[in-house]
Amino acid sequence: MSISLELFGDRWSLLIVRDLMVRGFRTFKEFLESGEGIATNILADRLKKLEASGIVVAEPEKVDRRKLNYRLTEKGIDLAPVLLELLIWGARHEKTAAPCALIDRMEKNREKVLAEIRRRWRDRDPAPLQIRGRWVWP
Amino acid sequence: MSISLELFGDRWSLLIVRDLMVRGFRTFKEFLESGEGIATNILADRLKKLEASGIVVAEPEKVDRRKLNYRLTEKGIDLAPVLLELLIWGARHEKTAAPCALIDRMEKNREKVLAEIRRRWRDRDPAPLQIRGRWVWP
DNA sequence: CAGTTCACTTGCATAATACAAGTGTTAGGA
DNA sequence: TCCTAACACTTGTATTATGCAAGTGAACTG
Repeated sequence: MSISLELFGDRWSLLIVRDLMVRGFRTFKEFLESGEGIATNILADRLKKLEASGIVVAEPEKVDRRKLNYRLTEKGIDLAPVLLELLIWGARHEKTAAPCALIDRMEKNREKVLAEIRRRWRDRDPAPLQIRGRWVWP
Repeated sequence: MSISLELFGDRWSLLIVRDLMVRGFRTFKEFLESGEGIATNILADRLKKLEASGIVVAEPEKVDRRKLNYRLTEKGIDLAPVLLELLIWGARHEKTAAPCALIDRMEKNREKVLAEIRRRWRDRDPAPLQIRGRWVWP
């Protein structure tokens, strides 16, 4: 577990993974403008490290070759349960923007939520994650 | 979730929580000698922050008043699912010391493992976590 | 009462992070 | 073609966090 923490043991790595996983972010610019306020050099560094550890891959976009698309690997999408538990914990114990009713449903439908996250990843569905018509991870 | 990461977004906080949760550590000295190599000032700082955020409480020991016993609060023990998922992820994707067969069983008996962790916490059982007679989180 | 244990602090060197500005490549429009 | 803008970064520098060694004070131990 300490090996894992050397990887995500910082404020940004897991946020980037979350944005890839549930918000459908793919480009450098999207991460930058996510509102969390990460600096450009730190973002570049974290993406590089996530790529080096096989959690993320970068592929240039066909149409606009300025753009790089970042995507989660299978190793990356396997972090979904960790993020889900972290979300549930945060919703229970910290003041959070997430509506409680939604969290309740996510907790009760853990497996369904995880299955939906994996389906979106397999299908490369770019839309942000929704559950019963509501946005998740606000 | 970003609030949570401001809390554990570092290499040490979750390791301390893990040592409290499954290894039965309680004193400053035990954390220091856990083999991970944390510095005294950092350990003191992390314990202070974990206490300030209500994840840990410190109570002086009755018998030997030099000693402080750190214990998880309910908020702290609720991190068990996060740690469990992190352990499972690490075992699957990173070379780890944990035997695969044990991890398999933990994955299949998720709820039982979590129930056992909570029972140990309620009963203040000081022994390291065991599952079917084997040590967990090696 | 001397020595040891325990839980820290303090001082200082090094590393990580934040902020601002700049660079190179690609795209789109006149 | 030339000009401007978008994109994905670098680079430089200030600030903050971390790591290491040594030290402190209170409490126990012989």
